Amino acid sequence: MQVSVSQSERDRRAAAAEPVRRATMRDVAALAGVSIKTVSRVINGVSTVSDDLRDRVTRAIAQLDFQPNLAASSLRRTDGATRQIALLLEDVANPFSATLSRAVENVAREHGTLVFTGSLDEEPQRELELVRAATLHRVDGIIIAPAAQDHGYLHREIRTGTPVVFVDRPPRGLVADSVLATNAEGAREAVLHLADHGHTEIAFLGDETSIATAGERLAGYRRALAERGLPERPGRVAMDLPDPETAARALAAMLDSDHPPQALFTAQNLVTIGAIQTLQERGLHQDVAVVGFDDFPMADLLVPRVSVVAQDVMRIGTLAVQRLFKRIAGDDGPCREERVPTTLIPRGSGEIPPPGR
Amino acid sequence: MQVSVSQSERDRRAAAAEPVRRATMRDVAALAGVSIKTVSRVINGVSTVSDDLRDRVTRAIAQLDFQPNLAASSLRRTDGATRQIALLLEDVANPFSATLSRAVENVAREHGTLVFTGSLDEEPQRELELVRAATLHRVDGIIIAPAAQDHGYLHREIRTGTPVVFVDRPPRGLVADSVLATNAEGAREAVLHLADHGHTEIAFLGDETSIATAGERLAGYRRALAERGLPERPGRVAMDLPDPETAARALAAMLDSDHPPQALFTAQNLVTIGAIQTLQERGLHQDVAVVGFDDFPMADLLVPRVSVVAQDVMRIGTLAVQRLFKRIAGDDGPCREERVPTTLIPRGSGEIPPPGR
DNA sequence: CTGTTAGCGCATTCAC
DNA sequence: GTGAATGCGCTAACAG
Repeated sequence: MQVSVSQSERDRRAAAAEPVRRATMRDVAALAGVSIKTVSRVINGVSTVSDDLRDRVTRAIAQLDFQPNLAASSLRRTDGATRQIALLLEDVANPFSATLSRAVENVAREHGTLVFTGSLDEEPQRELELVRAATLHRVDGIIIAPAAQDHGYLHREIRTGTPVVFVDRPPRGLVADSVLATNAEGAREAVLHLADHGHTEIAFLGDETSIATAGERLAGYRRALAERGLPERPGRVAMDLPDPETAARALAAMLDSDHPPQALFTAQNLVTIGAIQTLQERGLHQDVAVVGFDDFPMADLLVPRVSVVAQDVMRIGTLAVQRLFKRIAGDDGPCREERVPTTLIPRGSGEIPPPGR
Repeated sequence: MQVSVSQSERDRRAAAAEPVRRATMRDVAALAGVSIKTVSRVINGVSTVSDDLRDRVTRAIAQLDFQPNLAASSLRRTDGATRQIALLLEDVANPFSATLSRAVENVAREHGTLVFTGSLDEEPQRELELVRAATLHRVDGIIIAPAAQDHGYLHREIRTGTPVVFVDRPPRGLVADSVLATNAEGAREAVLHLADHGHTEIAFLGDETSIATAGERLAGYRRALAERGLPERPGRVAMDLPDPETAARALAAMLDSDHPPQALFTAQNLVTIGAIQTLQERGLHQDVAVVGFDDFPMADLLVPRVSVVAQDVMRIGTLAVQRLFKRIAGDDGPCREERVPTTLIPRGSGEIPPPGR
């Protein structure tokens, strides 16, 4: 008790004490008895400094605990690099975004660069705000999984020297680098997989129509049906399911219809989860086949284990940052769209046969 | 094809074009025919500007698409605020960290502040590097879920005006604000819950001993055993399980021992998952009771549904940022440790009775 | 090899 | 109300 109080008291005083002024290059120069420019040389690792001076400067830096002000440095520097990039995602809390974030951080770290992350929540307005905030901070580049429908406004940022790379979703109204999953191919593979297990009544459950990836996955679904000569029945496609609850209800409605599906392709993570909820509630989880797009933790602990078309999220993120850093380094080659292939992972739910087989 | 090529070509030229110089206040002042200071006043919303001049400046800003350089601004500004904070977490890709990140972002947004995120991976060295990077960028404050054992080195940062708030784990060798879960109480409640369902053979599976939260949870486990007059049998406590695989193996070893446990308290997310894997593999998931610390997505889709002691992660994050912004605003009151209560969520796995009841 | 001068983009005195 | 001069912390271009 005594100890605790005294610690608090000590701390209060420490906090109350006027913040100690940070040492500047001038302070270091004065202490080392050299010019400020020599300090700058030592810090930036310029070799043309005598061992003696370098030594004095190094000691002064240590003694004053001098930490160069990066913002001031980049203000003066010719390239103007701030060593910070922005990463704008759907929602940093969802696993897909969080994994992308980690991939970007890993590469940024090698470049001595910090990463700003921000969530767009599918709100175009939020995208504009965050891009603006990023440019006010003069980030060296932006990676974005966009929410907006038109990205023409980014042309200006790119022209003023802030490269932009798109992840997960392609740019619209703008030519820019992008790294995307093979959405149509992955969806096609999933649906063919279900068809090859004998299913003819395969439903599609997907998220917001406005999202480009959702459209690509729907196209893949349709192509697979066509390839197998299966008709697309009315009411078999449910779109605009933003969360598990909506998805669960949409599936419930389908199951209550005259021709309930025997198999599901769920085109997005949360949709998959919602669908599984409904199947479990109705005791149908061993009867209705499911393949989901995008893997998720726990998928192989559920009963049945959930078959998915997995995206290589780390690879998508890594390719995107690498591309961004190439642009930052001055690469002005033509813009590229890179596609990262998906992988079908059969675990059980996708291999459930149709009734009567 | 033709179109695609021509688009690429157009873009290549756009990118190759020398980056357009960004407009500065001087440009705006010249175009508006006022002094640079008047522009500054308009931008900072100082009221003592005539309507006429304000109008001319506003138009010039729009015409030139002027975006003030925040870094330059904060360099000169008295308070030196950069409107960026750092958030250092265990791993931005794990759900706990990702949720914290989102909570911090939400509040930071209200303060017009951007958030740097970084992953420490339980490496003290990485913590030092990231804190240093943050101070080089002169962030306004730091929120940290620390990996290091001693945080005395942060005293210097705090004294030079960079407030630090700890989340999830308390500071050591330093007095600082912190926001933590009620780890011991939560663990105690979980173990009492198992005991009250008739269990006497309750095992503890936890992560790295070096992590303070792990110790608190172990203490809660022991207190609960003591309260119910249950002995702590040797071999019933497994610590230092950093990932699901290690946890799975540790549980397997316990189950193979002479006196296998009837119930498990798994003190961390990944440990819970590993334990469930082993139980499923052995077909024991309906026989061995499990309560996990920290909720996870899918917990209520597993069979049996997983009972947990849930942390209010959003609340922990929100309290931490709010505290940080108070410090940034100049609050120099004594440091506080806030504890956020946990909630026991019975879902099934924790209510499995012991054999023979 | 080293130091001096200038100025990045902006906010702060303090005049007018 | 408005503007001129000064400098935040640092690097660039020169000179020596």
